[in-house]
Amino acid sequence: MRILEPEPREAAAFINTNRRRGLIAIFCICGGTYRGRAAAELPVAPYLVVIKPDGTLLVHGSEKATPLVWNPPGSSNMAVLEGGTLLLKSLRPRPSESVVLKMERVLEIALFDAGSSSVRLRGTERDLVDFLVKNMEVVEPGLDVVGVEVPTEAGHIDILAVDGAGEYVVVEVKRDVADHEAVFQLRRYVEAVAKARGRARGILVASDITSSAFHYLREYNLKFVKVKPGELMEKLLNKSSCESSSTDMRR
Amino acid sequence: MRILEPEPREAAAFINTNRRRGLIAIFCICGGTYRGRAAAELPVAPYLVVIKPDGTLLVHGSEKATPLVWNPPGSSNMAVLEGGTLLLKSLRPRPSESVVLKMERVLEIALFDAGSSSVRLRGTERDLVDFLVKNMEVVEPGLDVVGVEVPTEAGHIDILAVDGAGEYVVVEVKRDVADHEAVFQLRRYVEAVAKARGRARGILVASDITSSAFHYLREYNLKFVKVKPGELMEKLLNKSSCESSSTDMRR
DNA sequence: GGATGGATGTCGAAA
DNA sequence: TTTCGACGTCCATCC
Repeated sequence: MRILEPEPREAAAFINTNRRRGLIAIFCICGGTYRGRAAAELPVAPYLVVIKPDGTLLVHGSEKATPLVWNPPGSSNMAVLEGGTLLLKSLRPRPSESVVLKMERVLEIALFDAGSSSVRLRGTERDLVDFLVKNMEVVEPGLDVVGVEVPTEAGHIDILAVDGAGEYVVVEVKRDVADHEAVFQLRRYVEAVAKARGRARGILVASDITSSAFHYLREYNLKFVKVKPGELMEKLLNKSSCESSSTDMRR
Repeated sequence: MRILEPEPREAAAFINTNRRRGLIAIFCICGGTYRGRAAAELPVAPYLVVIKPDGTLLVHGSEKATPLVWNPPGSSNMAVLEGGTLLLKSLRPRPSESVVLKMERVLEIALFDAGSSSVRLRGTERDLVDFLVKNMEVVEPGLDVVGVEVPTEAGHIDILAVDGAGEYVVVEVKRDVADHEAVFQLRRYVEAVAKARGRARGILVASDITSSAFHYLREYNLKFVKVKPGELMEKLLNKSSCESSSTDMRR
């Protein structure tokens, strides 16, 4: 369902009738403002405006993946006429933020009954953690897993293990290049475990590491283990929809 | 310029001809895959596909602000026919990632000559830092600014100052709620300054602070200063396009 | 191109 | 609701 070059009144009615029914795409020339935690002015130019039934508002220009201005799901979007011109007002309740678009010209409004669907992402950090828990020898031989996502006062530990000598081993996992933030994170966890449970050391597992991260790693006497995420991806894609076999290696 | 219910061949020609000329919006029913650092399958359903002249590819469903799958600016997007069906292939060079969409049905393809424009955002952390540098008494009376965005081995310090006693004061600024990461960040900076320059202390400036962040703040003997970002916003919006007056308070 | 940190980040999970 | 951390984060900036 679409209208080409609609009159303001017609466009307003269309938007208000259908804003909860499907995805509305508006090709238009408009200016606008964003007010909220920050503030921005949108110069008058051609944009693609998208209104989703969940309240999402997106205003896209011809560049970048990120919208120029937007409001997230849960916002209230409404078309109003003001002195014959069409205004599109979007209000996000908390934090209170508004996007107001003033339409100079509407080229097309289209309604599209997009079904809701989601994608399942594979190869995330969580997948990597799950793999490592089942293959701890990749991290270091002789480790026994104590827990995954173990809460401490400093945050959640990806993997907590114990080595043959009974010392705690904190494993922090990054799916791509680990920077110094990751090292500081690991250092905090090791400190927290040492304080709460006893002697502990740390291992950073990642596909790579920045030079400054490596510098700090040595300074704090932490260990780095390099993993190829590509190999994990292959394993994940091959096994596809096969549930976890419980008859599994436990060391 | 638009085509309704185009034939695959027609759609492919349209896309390949215009993909660098303007913003292309495709209303379609398609399935797809993403392969790269991670992997995902897009189930066959209605989507809004956007191709931007800078190479950006977005596939939006009816929910959420984030696209279901995408490729960022700099990607190469191409339409190909394979056995009579239309494939849209997007290749991001580095890291190597691909999105492939298989069109079951194309309802509409529209080309929109969106001019490139950007928005200037006000009320960012940088704005807050600039304000504080000119009004250091808000942070603490008697501070002299040494530098802004001062590089250390631990990262960039938002504001480095000296107090009346000659002690260095590291100021870390957050535009909204500061969490414990911000506290750890500040702690690192203070340590780095203490090591490189001499005795130092730290002040965290934010609109609010989480309870655990406050806990660590006290543990590390750091100070918290609360600022109302709303007041800054008003000042920023009022002065509008007024350049910085150099006749200014230096204490 | 790598490194670093902000963002109206967004999003999901857990407490 | 708040807090917390990942994200295919994206993005500008600086080196």
